[in-house]
Amino acid sequence: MPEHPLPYRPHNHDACVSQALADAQAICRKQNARLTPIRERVLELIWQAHKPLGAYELLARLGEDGQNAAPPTVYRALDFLQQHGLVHRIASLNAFIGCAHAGEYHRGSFLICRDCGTVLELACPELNNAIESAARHQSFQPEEVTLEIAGLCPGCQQANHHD
Amino acid sequence: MPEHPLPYRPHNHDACVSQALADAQAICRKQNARLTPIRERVLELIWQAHKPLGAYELLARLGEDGQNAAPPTVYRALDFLQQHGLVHRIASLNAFIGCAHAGEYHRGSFLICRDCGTVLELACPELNNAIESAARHQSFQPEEVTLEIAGLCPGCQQANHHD
DNA sequence: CAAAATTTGAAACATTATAACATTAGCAGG
DNA sequence: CCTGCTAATGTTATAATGTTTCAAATTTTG
Ligand SMILES: [Zn+2]
Ligand SMILES: [Zn+2]
Ligand SMILES: [Zn+2]
Ligand SMILES: [Zn+2]
Repeated sequence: MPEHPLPYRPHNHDACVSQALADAQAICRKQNARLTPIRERVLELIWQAHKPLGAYELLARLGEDGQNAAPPTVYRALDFLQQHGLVHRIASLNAFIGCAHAGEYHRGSFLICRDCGTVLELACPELNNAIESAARHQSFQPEEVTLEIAGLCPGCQQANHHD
Repeated sequence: MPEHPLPYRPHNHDACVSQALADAQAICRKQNARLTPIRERVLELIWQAHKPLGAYELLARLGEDGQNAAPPTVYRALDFLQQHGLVHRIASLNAFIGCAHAGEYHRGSFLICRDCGTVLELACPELNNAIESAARHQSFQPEEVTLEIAGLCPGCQQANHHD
């Protein structure tokens, strides 16, 4: 039986979220950044969803809190969280997801299941090196890498097996 | 003196565009697909720009033609062109660019200069293999890969040298 | 030619993101 | 405590990107 990475295994969401929030607080303290209630709440919502959330979905959930928030509120919080490496934007989905490697220097790559929507953040230095060296081989100086792989996660491969 | 790939070298745009259109016609004939005037014009506009164009930029240029086009016109043409491997959408830019390897089986990867906006489509099988194998190593079955590398092209590195 | 399928036109609408400016909260120095 | 400064949030409006829907025209097929 193969050992799947965390997002693909059943696990305690609440602990997962608490851990992410605790990490975020530590990181912000260290960086002298203010993890204000709104920012923290947005991060919490993102982690709770445990899959990419669009800005307007976030907005709606803030609304359920009683928060009377407008789009800029959410986008500003997301900017902050991205700036401090706490969330990533998935360009191919126009959505945001909690960073699984906050605090570490890394470039996020993502495995996105088209069926169940879960996303695994891949941290694969060899792959990043291969990408960078391919770029440099063209005399190109890479700065931002967007690598998003859509397909089927292990669970959904099995499920779709019986079609 | 390094030999740079075509998009980074001065070259004859018009020939470049004509060639792309001729190729497109051949490909569509072979696939029994109809490269209608609108579709061909959209492809031509994309190639003429020689950098990624947004859907609404295309719309505006069609307008200059006298075409009284609405958004669906452009999006439909773009869908067709993508379907037949004649253009790619760049997710990180919400823009479209002509495929430099039309007709060949390939997955596009892109080097996007943040300064001059030119895009080089990279066809690097080793890189694609590395990406796929990294995915499969997580038991993930990849289908669509979005790889977009933003940075500085050779020309703009030199230009920015003198800052 | 007539029926069927594909393509285009047109209007409305939906979603995602930003601009601009007013207001409030947190904080440092007097 | 008050003052003035900066960062953060509220508010309104608007821009940019993309889709749905249905009707009309065109092309293909029999
Ligand atoms: Zn990350
Ligand atoms: Zn899945
Ligand atoms: Zn291509
Ligand atoms: Zn450049």
